[in-house]
Amino acid sequence: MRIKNGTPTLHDVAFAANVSTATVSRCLNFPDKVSPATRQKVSAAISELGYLPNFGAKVMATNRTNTIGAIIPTMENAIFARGLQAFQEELLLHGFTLLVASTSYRPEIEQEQIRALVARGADALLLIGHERDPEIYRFLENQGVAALTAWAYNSQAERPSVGFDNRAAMREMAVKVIEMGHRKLALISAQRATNDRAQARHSGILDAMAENGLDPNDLYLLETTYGIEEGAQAFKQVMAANTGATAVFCGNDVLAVGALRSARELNLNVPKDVSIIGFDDIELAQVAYPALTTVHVPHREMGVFAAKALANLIKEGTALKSIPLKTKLVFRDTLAAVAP
Amino acid sequence: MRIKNGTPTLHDVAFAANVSTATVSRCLNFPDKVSPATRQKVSAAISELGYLPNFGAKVMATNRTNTIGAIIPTMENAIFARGLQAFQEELLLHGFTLLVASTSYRPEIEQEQIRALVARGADALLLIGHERDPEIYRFLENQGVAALTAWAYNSQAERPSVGFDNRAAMREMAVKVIEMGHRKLALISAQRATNDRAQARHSGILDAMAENGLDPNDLYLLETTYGIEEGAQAFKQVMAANTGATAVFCGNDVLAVGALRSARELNLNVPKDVSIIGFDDIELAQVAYPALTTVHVPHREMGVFAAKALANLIKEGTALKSIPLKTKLVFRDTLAAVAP
DNA sequence: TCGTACAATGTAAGCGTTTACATTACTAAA
DNA sequence: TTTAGTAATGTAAACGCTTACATTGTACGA
Repeated sequence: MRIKNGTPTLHDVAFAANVSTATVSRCLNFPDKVSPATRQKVSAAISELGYLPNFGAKVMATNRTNTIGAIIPTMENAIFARGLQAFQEELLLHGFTLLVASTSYRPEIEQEQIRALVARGADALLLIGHERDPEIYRFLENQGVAALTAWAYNSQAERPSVGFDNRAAMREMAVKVIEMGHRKLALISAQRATNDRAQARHSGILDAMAENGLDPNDLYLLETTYGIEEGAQAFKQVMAANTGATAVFCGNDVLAVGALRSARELNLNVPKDVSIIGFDDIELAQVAYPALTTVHVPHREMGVFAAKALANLIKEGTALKSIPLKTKLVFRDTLAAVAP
Repeated sequence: MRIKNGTPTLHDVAFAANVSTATVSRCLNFPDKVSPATRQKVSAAISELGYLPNFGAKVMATNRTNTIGAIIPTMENAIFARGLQAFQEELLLHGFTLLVASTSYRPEIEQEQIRALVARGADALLLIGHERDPEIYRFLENQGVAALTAWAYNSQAERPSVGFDNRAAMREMAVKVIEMGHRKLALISAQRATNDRAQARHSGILDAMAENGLDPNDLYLLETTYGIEEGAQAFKQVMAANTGATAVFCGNDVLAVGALRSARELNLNVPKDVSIIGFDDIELAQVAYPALTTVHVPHREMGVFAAKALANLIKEGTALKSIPLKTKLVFRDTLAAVAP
């Protein structure tokens, strides 16, 4: 058996080191199952030939790619970018590589992407939010691909997730706002139909109102899509509706920053004339002027925990379990007590 | 041959449809090489069994993963997140999946990651910036993995790239600034040693100064790492140095936003007392107050072009060629003519 | 000295596709 | 009717690894 032209294979290394392919394989995967002398010979042959294991063959033989897929709405949203970055870094520590797909917040696309990543051999998946067609969960189960949900935690959810309780977090903030004397509330929300986090945040405000003797029906609710511009438009609508709202909640910081801009354009003083509250605490929030009062979400932590859980699942078989993370209210300059 | 337990294989489908494995394979990959009747039988068998091609086997047989790797400093930086998002979307259109790795701006880690992604079967790679150990280029060549550079364009570079001329862009901005009467200039730069974009931007300012009768040695230069806080610190140092700088360039918007914050803390009026100029034009720039004057970089375009080029290379064998993209000066509120 | 246990290594059978080549079934021109 | 040409399908080798099992070598207690 001579070294053929083209990239060297395990056989070539074995031939060069004068051992069997099994030994070379063991050298690579279980170094201490091999005597130091052999190990040394094999290493020499490997670097001599510039051998690199063939990915496909390895996958075929082990039925594992050591690759984990993540499907997020979009990396352009800092909250996902940050979490994903942390996820990837932690994954790397465990020897896994990250496969990324995005959905632009469209559920049909998510389905497609889940199938695509499974077809691409993802050993496990990271998904955003709980809500999706049960069909797709069945598919994942059939394929033996585990999925972990992030950016949401729900004690009732039957699927494992790592995240925080959006509803409780928003409720906590709303309680504070109400305590500061605000009675007329508005919410600029993301699309609730396809986004269970948006739903939960909305419910959180409703909870706080009910608990504090306000009629939840009085919440002025406006739904819009993601973007600064969208937030700006929505804020103008809220003001035009003349509901007398003194505090405008926003489903996320991006919308809030847009709202802030509109307020400036309308010559409204924030927070004197109107308070604006964000959610997420991304960089934008501290850079905005006035700096945004918002709910801090542990995005990086979420990514790290998710990666750990998935890595342990695949390597040790440790079952996935839900991990609740804490949020924190961040009071900056866009929220004030309502004038007496 | 009976259907074994476990996930169905090509054989199982072939058996169920009463055709050969070759025909099933053709159905999947070259549908029009198969008669409609057979195609129909096979499709039925496939959905009946819930068959999904085995990724590893496919890779092994074709020696292609249809996966493209990208190695960026970090997704937390919006300029990369945005470009990567566009890259991924375009890749998807061409049937490729994205593998992501990050380096935290550390060259040693980049090397490691390049090897890791190649070992993970990436068909091609997207890299940031030109400068790296020639060794690694040799490695890529040996492995037959093409690499395209983005976020930088340099007509002299011998490697293909899609990006813009950092030097010319910064030069253009600096010329404007000088035309507005600024004579004392400062630059808060990213680390130039490991970042050829930072180097180029610095050179651009020097070019403009030389062309306009200013002594390039008079540029007050400060290097710092990436971050709002870092920019803020650096700005304070610049002011403390008492160089009389009336315009402070920043290597990127994030640093500029930090500088802006410091200016506010120092009770400096921007742009009356001092002008601040960013680079990149990320969301932060428009949200900052006052809104940041900066250089707009076509991040999304870059991602799209890069994906197209790589996809064409792999599918059609179209050679990679460099694509220069245009930047644009964006004048907002942090730059003003120097008071007479 | 023998036998046992264990460490080190080798042999070879998969893993599930793709695809070159072979075969068979048709079509249409002669 | 024959035949050449083409379309549809089948056969089986190859892809490069891992790993169960078999074999050989070595140390050590009896």
